[in-house]
Amino acid sequence: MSDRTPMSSDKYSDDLGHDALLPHNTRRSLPIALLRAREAVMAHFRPMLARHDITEQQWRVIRILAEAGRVDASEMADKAFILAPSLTRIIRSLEERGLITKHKDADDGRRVLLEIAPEGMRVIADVSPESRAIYKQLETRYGRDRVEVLLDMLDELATLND
Amino acid sequence: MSDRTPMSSDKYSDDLGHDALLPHNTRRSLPIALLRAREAVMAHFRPMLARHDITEQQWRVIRILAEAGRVDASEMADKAFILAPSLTRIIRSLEERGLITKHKDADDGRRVLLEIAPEGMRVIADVSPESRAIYKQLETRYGRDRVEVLLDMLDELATLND
DNA sequence: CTCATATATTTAACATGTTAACAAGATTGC
DNA sequence: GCAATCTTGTTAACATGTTAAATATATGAG
Repeated sequence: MSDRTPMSSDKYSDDLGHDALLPHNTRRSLPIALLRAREAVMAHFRPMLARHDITEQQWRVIRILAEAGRVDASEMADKAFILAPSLTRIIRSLEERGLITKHKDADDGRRVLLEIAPEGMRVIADVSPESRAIYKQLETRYGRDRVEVLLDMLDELATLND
Repeated sequence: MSDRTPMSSDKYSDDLGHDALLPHNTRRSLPIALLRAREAVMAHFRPMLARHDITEQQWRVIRILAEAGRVDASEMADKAFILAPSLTRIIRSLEERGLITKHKDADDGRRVLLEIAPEGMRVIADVSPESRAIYKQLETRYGRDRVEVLLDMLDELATLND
């Protein structure tokens, strides 16, 4: 009787596992597995977004503005999971392209309020149906219930430190 | 009686789900969930890697060389999941720092063969025990069995297109 | 053998990630 | 009211991600 869990498969066994000087098997590491999974998912969306001439991050920003209305930069950084310096550049680019507008908060001069512009709404209307269709196809192929389970497991991993 | 799956929680319910013009709820999307989970995991490793003055990608490269011996650039790109242009820059940087060596393949002049240098082995010896310790702690906190389940689910997601 | 094609790597150009430092506007405590 | 401190956003500098194009070498058809 082995000490392996039922889910672990021998084809992934790590021959170097006994040598503490070497790292553990690259093929079964969470960081790379998460990266690969994310890349596989984004591969479905990226060509479509490229046809509409927006990046993944730009899409996240205008999509959140369409969902939530007016939000400040910090809130956007939280929701879109984009670091402040990146967000500064993305906001500049989106504003130059006329997809969003930017105002100073009257109550707090440090804050920058963001709002979607009509041109941005047009992009939302164009991209959203395609995006939903791609996501639904993905859900169907992977299994709708399993997507939910996976989302729960990922959320728990992301909030381990809270 | 609702049509929700048992795993989905009401706090994530999407009020915009009926409007096809709007994207679906940002909080339950796979791309962002994968990003958040990956960031949470890397947050455990990054400070340690920074103390040793290497990036996550540089660590992946020398770690694979320590595991696999001599590999060419394409194989490295596959294993480390790094795009060719990024890999070119990372190789240049690692070679300049003396952590790896680079040779032309005698049989195929296009190929670049990579090998870890003694200085690189020193980094492996320094970083590896710390990396393993961090990973083990993570496994313990999340649950060793659940990590295996998660890895299997992520692998399936990553190979949906094959 | 040679031309066309395919493969491996690099370069270029731009977007984003990452950390540190900075600037400007709020808050707090005295 | 004001100096110390905190918070928000920006800038800087460097590393990586992403796509397209260029370069060099191999391979295959004829």
